[in-house]
Amino acid sequence: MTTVSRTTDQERQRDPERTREEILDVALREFARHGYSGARVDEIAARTRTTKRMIYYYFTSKEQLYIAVLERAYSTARDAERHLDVDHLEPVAAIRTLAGLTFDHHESHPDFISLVAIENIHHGEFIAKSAALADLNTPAVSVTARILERGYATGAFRRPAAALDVHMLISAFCFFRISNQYTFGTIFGVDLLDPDRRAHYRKLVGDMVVSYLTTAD
Amino acid sequence: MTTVSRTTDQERQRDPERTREEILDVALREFARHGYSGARVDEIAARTRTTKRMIYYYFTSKEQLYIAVLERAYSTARDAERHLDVDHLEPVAAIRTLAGLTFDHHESHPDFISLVAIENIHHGEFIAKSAALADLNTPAVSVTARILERGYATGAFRRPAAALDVHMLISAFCFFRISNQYTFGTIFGVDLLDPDRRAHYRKLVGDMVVSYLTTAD
Amino acid sequence: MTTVSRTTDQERQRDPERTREEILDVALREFARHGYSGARVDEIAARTRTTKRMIYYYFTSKEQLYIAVLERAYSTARDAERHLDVDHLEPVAAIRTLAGLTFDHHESHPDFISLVAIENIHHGEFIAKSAALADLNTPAVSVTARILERGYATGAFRRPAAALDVHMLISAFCFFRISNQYTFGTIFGVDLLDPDRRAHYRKLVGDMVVSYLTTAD
Amino acid sequence: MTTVSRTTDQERQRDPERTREEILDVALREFARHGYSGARVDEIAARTRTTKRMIYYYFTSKEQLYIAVLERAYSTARDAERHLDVDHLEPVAAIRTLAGLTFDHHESHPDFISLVAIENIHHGEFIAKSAALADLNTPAVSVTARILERGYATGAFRRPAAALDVHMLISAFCFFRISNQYTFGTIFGVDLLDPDRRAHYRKLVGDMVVSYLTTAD
DNA sequence: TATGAATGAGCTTTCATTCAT
DNA sequence: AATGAATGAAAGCTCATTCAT
Repeated sequence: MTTVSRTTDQERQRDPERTREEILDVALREFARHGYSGARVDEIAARTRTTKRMIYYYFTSKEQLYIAVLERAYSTARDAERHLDVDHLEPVAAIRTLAGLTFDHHESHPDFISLVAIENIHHGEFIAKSAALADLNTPAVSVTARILERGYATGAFRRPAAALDVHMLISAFCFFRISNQYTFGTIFGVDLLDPDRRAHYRKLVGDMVVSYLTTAD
Repeated sequence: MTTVSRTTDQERQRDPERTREEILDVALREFARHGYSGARVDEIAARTRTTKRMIYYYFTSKEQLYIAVLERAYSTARDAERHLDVDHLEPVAAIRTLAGLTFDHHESHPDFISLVAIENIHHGEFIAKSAALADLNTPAVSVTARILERGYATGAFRRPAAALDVHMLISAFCFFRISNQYTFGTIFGVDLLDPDRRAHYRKLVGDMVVSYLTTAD
Repeated sequence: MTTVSRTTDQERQRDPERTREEILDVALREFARHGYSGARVDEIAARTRTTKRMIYYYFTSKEQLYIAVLERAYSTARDAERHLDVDHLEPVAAIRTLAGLTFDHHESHPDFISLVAIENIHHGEFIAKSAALADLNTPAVSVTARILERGYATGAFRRPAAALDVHMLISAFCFFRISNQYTFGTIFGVDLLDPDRRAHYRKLVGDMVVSYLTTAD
Repeated sequence: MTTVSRTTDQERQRDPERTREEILDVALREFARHGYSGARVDEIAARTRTTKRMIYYYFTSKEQLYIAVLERAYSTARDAERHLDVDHLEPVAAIRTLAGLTFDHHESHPDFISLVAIENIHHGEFIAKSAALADLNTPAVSVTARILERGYATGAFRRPAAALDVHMLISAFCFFRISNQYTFGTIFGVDLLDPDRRAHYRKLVGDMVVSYLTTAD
């Protein structure tokens, strides 16, 4: 992928961890693009410097590979959320910032969005099989909870709300903008990913959550 | 098979329209459950009173069948929106009612939601191939536009907003609640479809859009 | 196989029953020669005028094919036993004739012998899965029973014996001569199938069972 | 693994002979249970304290391993026969005792029986490749020969018979009872290994051979 | 309009074996 | 003497599709 890579095939072949990662990268792409059934192990192998046989050597089956992809994707997302730091901002700015960062994160990870959509098509059967993903939770909800607490204390927020609901309000919008961009674009003739309107949508989600919280019930 | 059926196999066989519909019903279910690639023509046939050969006879290919399913699903959704009538309500009540009806519609059509998610995973390539679905638009947006107009006129709404953005705000939440119920449920241990919390979420989407529109920028 | 076959490929292709039979013939050969795991579906297909795909079309899986082979082989054996007619012979001649015919039948069906051996290696797991083969029994035992009855009545037989034990005595020898011919031949340097010694072994099994029955306990 | 084991893994690793034996033990089991092709090198390795790589290190290939298993099994059987001592018994008792011991030996070594059956399915191709197994003969035949000699001398036996034929008569029955227990059990609904009928079958083979030899031709 | 039989192409997975130290 | 990592070749099986009437 990168032309500056200084790793030869020989070296990489002896670096299992690197090989695993490469396979996961490519597999994420494939699953995201074609769905679970539509993804081809052959195709994943072809886009890797390894062989199909190696994929089975490392991951045992297509299903296990998919689960590994899912686990890593969720783990990456959670890691990103761990670095959220909005405690120094006043509540309204904090929640707006959180919404903005969530917005950014979704835009930067369209394959993850697809993967989550795929997993839901399959009624979450694979996520349920993964011990690593059981009740994973998400730092973002705690961050939200802390912001809410401060907001109610200062009187900045007037509508009582559960952190998970606020999280959902933000996520739904950010997720939908990416996940449904193609049908929405075709039906309404609008490009939700248009860079020129990016700021507009980013502001929209912030306005939405702020107005929701600041309005009395 | 059932003796109470008023339509015998013989009769149905001579009713092409009915056969088509039956195939589409089953196909919708199958595509929604397993994705485009995951759906099996054999399985669809097995769940129908017709044969696999008939599916090809009527729809030519799996892809055409999928597109037909998509077209009918969107067409059904649009028909439902045509019956929206909130012009007699004052703006705030109208937009809240619209949000509520949208909420209801999504809950009643989970297979349609899945289908849309699937179509997006495939980057809308099939919807793009369908003449019938090009720039289909949707009555709901016009309804929204009329509500907004009235709201700004009466001063009920203070935040200037595009009808399509408001539509998106509502849709994103309603869609997400259904589409992401499995992953959200697993990750956060919450059942978004819990009947006991249905009213809560229905109110949430109404509050959200109302507070957004009634708050000044 | 036969050069006199007047059936063209075209005709046979439209004769499912014939195709099934041809597959079963070849499959019997393959399983008998290589064992269950060693048999190759590809190889069976290659020796047939059909394709591998057709084998799966007719038999669903390698296991089902194997079971079908097993069922037909046992069914054939049972049919042969149905034609046993020794009721007109006096008991001693009758039991000797039965032994001789059993001897002949084993010699004529070495693939069936192998198949039974294979099935036992697998602890009879496939025969157990076949409804058609459950408690199949075998006409030969009834024939034996009738001979014994007459023999005790006339006083020709003096040793009380169960028909199934006598059947086993005969079968064991006839089966072993075929099933163990290779190891026996290698270890003892003797060819159990040598045509020149055929009569000797045929007499041996008759003498064995007659002397057993005519000797008092 | 077990602390009570007097041989630690370390020690065993330095005891090549012991490792070889362990592999052979497990391999015998696996080949006997699944046939030559059905046995898995991976599975054999897994049931051993060594690795798959070691199996290849010691035995070069699956085929060589199988042959080694075969050689050891035959060698063990021959050793057992070497301890047969019936010279002190009068001929009739001696042959009956020999039949009984043969019966016991077969019952105690079902895996060996399976192995021989497997080898015959493969037309003895592996036994033929083994120098160690060429014309191995078997002490049991010499023992039989000596008994027969004494029997004819004393007049106890009246039917002239070759020692190898008598050996075959005994072996066939004892072998069949073990080798065909599953199919025989399923077809006739009888358990040939039922402990309650063990004495019955043990007597049967003795009666059979004694009556055969004591009856005049 | 309707259909039972057939199938090419390609899918996931397995297995004995070897590489490289 | 010993070994963890890797793998080519092929196996069993599936799937959308078409043949032939």
